[in-house]
Amino acid sequence: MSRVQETLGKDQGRVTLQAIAARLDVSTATVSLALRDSPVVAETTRTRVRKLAEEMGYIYNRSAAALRTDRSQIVGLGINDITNPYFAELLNLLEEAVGAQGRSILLGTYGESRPRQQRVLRTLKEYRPDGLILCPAGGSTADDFAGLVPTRIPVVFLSRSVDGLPFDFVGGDEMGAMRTGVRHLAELGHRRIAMLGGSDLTSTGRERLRGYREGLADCGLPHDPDLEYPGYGTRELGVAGITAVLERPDPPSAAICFSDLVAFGAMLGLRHAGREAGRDFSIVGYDDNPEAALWYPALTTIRVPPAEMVANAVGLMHSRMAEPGLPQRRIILPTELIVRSSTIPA
Amino acid sequence: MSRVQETLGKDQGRVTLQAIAARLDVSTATVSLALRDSPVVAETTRTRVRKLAEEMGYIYNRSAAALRTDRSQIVGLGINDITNPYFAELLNLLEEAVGAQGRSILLGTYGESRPRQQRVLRTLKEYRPDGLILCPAGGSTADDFAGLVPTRIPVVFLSRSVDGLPFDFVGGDEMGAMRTGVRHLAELGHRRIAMLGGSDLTSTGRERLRGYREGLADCGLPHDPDLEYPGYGTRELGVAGITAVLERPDPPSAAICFSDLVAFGAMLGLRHAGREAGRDFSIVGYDDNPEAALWYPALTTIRVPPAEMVANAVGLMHSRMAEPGLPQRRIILPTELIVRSSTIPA
DNA sequence: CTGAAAGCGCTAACAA
DNA sequence: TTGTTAGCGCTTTCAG
Repeated sequence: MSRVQETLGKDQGRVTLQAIAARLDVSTATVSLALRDSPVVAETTRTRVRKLAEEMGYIYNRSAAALRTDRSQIVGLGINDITNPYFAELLNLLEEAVGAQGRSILLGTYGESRPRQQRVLRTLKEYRPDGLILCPAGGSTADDFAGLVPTRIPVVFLSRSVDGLPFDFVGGDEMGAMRTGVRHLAELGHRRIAMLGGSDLTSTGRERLRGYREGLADCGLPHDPDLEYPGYGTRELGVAGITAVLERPDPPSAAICFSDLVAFGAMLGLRHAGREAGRDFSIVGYDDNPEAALWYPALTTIRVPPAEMVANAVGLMHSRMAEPGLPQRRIILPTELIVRSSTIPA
Repeated sequence: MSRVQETLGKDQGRVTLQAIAARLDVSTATVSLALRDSPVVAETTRTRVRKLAEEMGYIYNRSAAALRTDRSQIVGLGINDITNPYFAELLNLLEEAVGAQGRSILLGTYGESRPRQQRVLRTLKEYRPDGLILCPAGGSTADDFAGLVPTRIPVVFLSRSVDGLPFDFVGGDEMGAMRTGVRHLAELGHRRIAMLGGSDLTSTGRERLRGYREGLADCGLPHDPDLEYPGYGTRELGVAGITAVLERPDPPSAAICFSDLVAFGAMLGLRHAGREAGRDFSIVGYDDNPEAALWYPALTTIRVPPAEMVANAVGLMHSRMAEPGLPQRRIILPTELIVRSSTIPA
């Protein structure tokens, strides 16, 4: 028998500021101020108000407040796939960071579908979010986001970006990362290094692919298009990709992957072919999934610190809320190669 | 140069129903009706309205609508940990299911912290969600959720539940699952079977633990508390748990785990001890993570179909929105043992 | 320190 | 088929 249930039992009219004000014989303004701890209201009334509000089971109505103040305390998050552990981790951190500001995350997902992304964006806008954090779907164009510009909602692209838009961005140093990944493999003596995954349709795909090629050039290794197996970063692509490149006339002895997911797929594909990463083949991943350290063999991979990604994204959003006129900012975080057991000398 | 930008360039007053109505010399009511495709408004005016709204870059204001209609089109989701791939998958499916109803997910996470859960619940309530889907934090009591009852918001517990509340529930047949898991192991000849994970603080933990014990009894196996290593279902617990039970005087030859995450940890711990699941030890997981099939050895596990979990949860919520007076419902979904390579004869 | 009153943008009667 | 009007619950001047 909860206290709340008793007091609200009769359901006699909802509990609003009005209701509290009436019972206390004060104005709604006073109640509003008191509940928000305004210093202008007397200590005694404040406590009286808070007490009665509690007793009556008052619940603040954010829709009403949002309508009045033009602040929804909502951060819209548009993301392609939270099923990917790396994005799940970002979402988790974002939820915490945003929660610490007293805001909540309104979520929209769309895979790599631009039409779905359009629908998500439209819906998110309708809630008048205080800010928007977006990881655009593959193939997105500036036009897809142009509608966001006049809304003056602070937008930050996270991880992936789209050119030609005035939004802030935080991501990793993709090219640098791939170059050090390739160098690591080259230093182990590998000359034929495949690249699995990396779609032309995302900024990360393009940059990692480019970093791969530059990495080869850095090390004086020739670029063989036959060793590239591009596409979105899924496990399935990893399996298909490793299978394909192993069938080339002059197969590789190592592969660098667009993501850990691809790498996991590749390691599985190797096994199907009677090979084993860390024994007779080398694999480098990207993201440093929680699973990466636990796989067998433990995956050598590239880490973009998720906590810093999120802290920066929220920081950019926050500062732009305060100062909309800020110039566009792009934060590129350094990455780190984590060498484990999936890479070995050629 | 987007069309939107031109029309809104001057930022001369926001685009509201009012603004559209004024320009068209009709009433706001007509515009509102037209935009919502009401059959009552003339075809011609409807198209005129829609066209102008589009041109002016009108964005529907859900806060205003919510205030007026008492429907927010928001589904609040309170979940402990989306970093767990199983919950990430649920969240992903939920987002889609809820999106198909024209609603959006407002997310709150709290780990296993009841205070954080309280804060999340309070915030979610303030947005006046049309429904709430909750996976309660460990150790939650009925009192923690009592405040939800008088709000009349349709609530459904997903996966985990808390006794003594009138909310709907959908989960898996935990006890049945564990019993068939234990039987599978027993049929392979295992007599000493450990149980790793399963906290007393969650309904799933209690039921899986109970299912484990009943499974032992089913097979005429003695119950040895020394072979239980309870706790929340993390990888770390898996490592610690397997290490602990292997040091028992009469160590087990198999373990059944609270979750795949625990199983992954256990398999890793085995390796540290110079053993290997699927070779000289047997491991059964729970959840059927995407990784489970890909691990080496592929993990024998118990699957609760996530798509059905979600479809049922959304269905329960939906029906209760339409008919609040419905009796409490509990849907228990059958589970499936998926035998792969981590379990072998004793 | 508190009250009165206006209004955020929308929808739902009801009237015309 | 369209317009008028009131009001959802809150915050914010401005007076007192």
